[in-house]
Amino acid sequence: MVSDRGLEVLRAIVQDYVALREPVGSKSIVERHAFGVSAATIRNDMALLEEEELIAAPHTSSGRVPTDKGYRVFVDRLQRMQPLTHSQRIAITRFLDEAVDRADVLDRTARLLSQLTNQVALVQVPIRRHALVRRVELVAVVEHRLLAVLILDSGRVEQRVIDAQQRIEPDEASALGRAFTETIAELSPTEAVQRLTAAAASAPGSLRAATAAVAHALTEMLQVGGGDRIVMAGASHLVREERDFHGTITPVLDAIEEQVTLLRLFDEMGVEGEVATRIGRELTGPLGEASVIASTYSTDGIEGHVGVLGPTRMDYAGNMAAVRAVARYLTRLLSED
Amino acid sequence: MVSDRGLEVLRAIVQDYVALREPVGSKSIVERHAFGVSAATIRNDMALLEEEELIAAPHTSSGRVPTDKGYRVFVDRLQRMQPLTHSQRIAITRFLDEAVDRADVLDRTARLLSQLTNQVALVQVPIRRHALVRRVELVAVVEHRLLAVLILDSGRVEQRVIDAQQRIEPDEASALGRAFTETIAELSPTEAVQRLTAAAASAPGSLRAATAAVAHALTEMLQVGGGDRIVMAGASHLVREERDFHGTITPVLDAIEEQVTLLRLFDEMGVEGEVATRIGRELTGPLGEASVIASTYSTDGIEGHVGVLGPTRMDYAGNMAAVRAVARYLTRLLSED
DNA sequence: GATTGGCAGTCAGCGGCAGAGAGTGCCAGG
DNA sequence: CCTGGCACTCTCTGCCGCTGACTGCCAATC
Repeated sequence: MVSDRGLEVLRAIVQDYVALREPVGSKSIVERHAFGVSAATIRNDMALLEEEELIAAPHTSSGRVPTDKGYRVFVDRLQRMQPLTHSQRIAITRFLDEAVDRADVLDRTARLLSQLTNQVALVQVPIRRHALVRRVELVAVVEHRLLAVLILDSGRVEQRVIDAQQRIEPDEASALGRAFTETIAELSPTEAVQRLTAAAASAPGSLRAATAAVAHALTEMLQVGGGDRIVMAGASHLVREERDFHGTITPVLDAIEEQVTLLRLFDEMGVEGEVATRIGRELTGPLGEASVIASTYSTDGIEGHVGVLGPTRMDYAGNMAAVRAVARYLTRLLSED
Repeated sequence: MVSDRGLEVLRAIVQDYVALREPVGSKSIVERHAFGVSAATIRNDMALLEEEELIAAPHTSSGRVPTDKGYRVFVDRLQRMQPLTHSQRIAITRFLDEAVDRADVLDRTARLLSQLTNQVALVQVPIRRHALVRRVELVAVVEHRLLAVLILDSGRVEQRVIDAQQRIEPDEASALGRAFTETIAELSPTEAVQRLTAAAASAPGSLRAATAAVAHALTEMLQVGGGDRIVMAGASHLVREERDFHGTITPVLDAIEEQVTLLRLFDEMGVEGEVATRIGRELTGPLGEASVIASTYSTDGIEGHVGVLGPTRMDYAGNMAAVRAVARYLTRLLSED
């Protein structure tokens, strides 16, 4: 069984390895930490830690490195999440308060978080799933073209230019828009789609083609539009830490370019407390050599994720604090705005 | 003066160096290309090429590598732009035809181009500069909140949630929207901004606060919204070719994360013919070790750029053809759609 | 005059080797 | 339970010399 001091040794190993990126040996531990025992004693503790698979030796005879399991114990039981420094807090408020709209806020959040942690930052741009239709606007653009704008009561706005198949006057366009609004306002997307198919069939003669085209477009906008996006920043940090990955980092880079992968990742993490971590192999697939720290923020009752991704060898205490602080501030900013 | 054969030697050096990523020597040239002369002759030609600074030797005695200037001569005078293969053309149409809307088209374009060229692909999402205001819509969301939607006749739609400072009924909101529409419809952004400041001052008593808030928001939306975006794909290719960069690629990665940098880059390139190239030091700043190939596409009279970025050691013939083909197809797709 | 073969010189890359340094495991004694 | 000591292992570094791949130059040749 691993003793209390054994755990302290584990903490020392994690801290030193993260700081120095070199396997850490018993001698360097007694030098850098005040354990009050000799190197030989530390060695015994390390032997136990190795038995428990909390640390491992890259080569038969060199210092030890934390395993994924070791990091996990460190995160769960050994670290104190360090509050941010004053200047960091100021940086957060300064930087985010300058944003002009919601998209800009999330963009800035990503860049800020990546600067704060020196990792890749990920911010999910969420969309309320079950919003109701509020209004449809149709604007004649040129000739046969209509701009359709679909406004949901969540504040989400979908827009698309569609081919009306026939010439349409500006007045006709807005009238048609009002008609559609009456048909599907206050309905859920699913209900709205049903009404639309009916409406398309029973359209008045003169605008029959245009009505059908609009109904078709609105149907698509209601169905497709559900996709969340991910804003990313600081990919270069990953390259800077390339050495921390066993082979190449290209699979990791490929993975984080696929928005779907990241959305699934956030989804599966299921943040329970304030921050959640996934370390190394706890993540299946190409991210098996990486770690992710995530938290949630909310805006108008919609939840979104925010987090960072980096090598398993990262400053968990600092990064978790940064992610938590940013998520908190983001929630506050978005709800007061 | 460099002879005709000398230029052929340069072509051989560029081709072999791009293919094999190793400095190429006189002997390997006579082996891989049918010059019908001996290695010594090639050496003489190479000495001349070196005098002209078209090639250089990394070490006193190893093969030669093209300089930026050498690549430039190759691109301008020695290469035949290879038409794409049949399967590549099919890939383009297949992949782009599946897109559902304009944003999706540009997203897919980036990914496609990056696959086709094995480089980082960049697609500019352009915005018509001098569009006229078409309409303002205001929707009451909750309590004091208004959703403002600004529609321009270019089809561009800006949206923002604003704090109206006072309670507003749905009917009041749409009436206010109509009022604003009447005030600034058919105006250019600059004119509209002027009217807005006037309107805010002379607002009717009961909705004074809300009117001012909306005018303020609209002003910002008209002014700020002008920013184009860049869609990027395939950043991992850059890492894969890391060896081609002298030191680290992190400055390059940092640069391409800054949308502003890329927009300026596209701007300064001023594509005249169908495709433009900038090679190595022809690009100032952190991209001095990279090359960019760009072309333009157009949609509704607005021009946007599309291109790839990679190390100077790249397949110019193939990549230029790919960029050109994609730009052409994009123009066709966006104008018929 | 262009081309060629030959020859000497240069330099990167590689394998082998020895020594230094760091770290471990184990053991006997406090 | 802790400690100092010892033998052992393994990496890393620098060194050496060799090999191979070039170039540059020159005299001979077409």
